[in-house]
Amino acid sequence: MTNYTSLLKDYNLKVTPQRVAIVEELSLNGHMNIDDLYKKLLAKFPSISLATIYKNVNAMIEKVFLSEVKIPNTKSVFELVKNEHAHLVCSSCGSIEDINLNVQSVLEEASQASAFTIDSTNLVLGGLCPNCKK
Amino acid sequence: MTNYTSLLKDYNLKVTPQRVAIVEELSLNGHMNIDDLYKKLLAKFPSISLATIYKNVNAMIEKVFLSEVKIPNTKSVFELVKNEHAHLVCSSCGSIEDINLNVQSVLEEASQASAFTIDSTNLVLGGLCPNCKK
DNA sequence: CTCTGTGCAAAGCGTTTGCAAACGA
DNA sequence: TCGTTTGCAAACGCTTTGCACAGAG
Repeated sequence: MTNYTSLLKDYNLKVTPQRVAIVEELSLNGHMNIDDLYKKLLAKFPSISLATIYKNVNAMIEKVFLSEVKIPNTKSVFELVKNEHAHLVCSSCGSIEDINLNVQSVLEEASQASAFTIDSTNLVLGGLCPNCKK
Repeated sequence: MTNYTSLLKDYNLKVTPQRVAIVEELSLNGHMNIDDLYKKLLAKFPSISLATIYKNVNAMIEKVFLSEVKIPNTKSVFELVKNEHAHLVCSSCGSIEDINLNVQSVLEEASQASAFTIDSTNLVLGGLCPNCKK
């Protein structure tokens, strides 16, 4: 079992029930947009406000604990920071999947082909998920 | 010299001076956000409105003539649709460069590793451009 | 001539901000 | 206790919409 409390502390974020719930939800669901988070947290905190979600998500992004994934034609989603990876997004149902393709080799190729020093990625691949193909 | 007029016609977009100017600017600059476009067009059409820019950009996206590139921590930029490619974005000065890394192999790898059928990409690599490294 | 595009002003939406009360350490 | 967070309401900024007039085909 993951200890969200100490995880928050590690990132110098004060522990509040709302924050724990955010981390918990993201940990369970992988990717969520602001509204997803809001709806989930409303169940636990009937009077929580959207502003609280925004403030916390932004604070967590600042601590490099969360990251925002920008996706064409949809709202951004947020996820706990982990290894570099790419995202598959279904253009039909909107489902999102992580994929561990060899990002490292892509980065090396890009570094060599350009004069940039690359340190971050936002890799989104769009298409149809297995379910929507049927 | 590129003929922007017939290019617009090819995409079933009525030819207006404003549209020609948008295509021209994008063609010259590669990537521009809405404000960049607005400022440039203001020079040619002192009474152009932001709404016109938005309407045209959206119309062109709908015709798959333009595409929007979503970039972390900044506004989206728009570009004329061309071959699949990745984008390098300087986190210091914001400059954007196209890079023709081997997207095809990435797509194949991703297709095999997942059950998705992939048909579009939004690949953004962040880092420092040669100028900002100094 | 007809239909579409333009420019303006207003409306709409998502996000941020200010503030008093509540809470965490 | 002191500083931070919460929740509410208001403010903000970007994008879209409605409408009358102008322009493209």
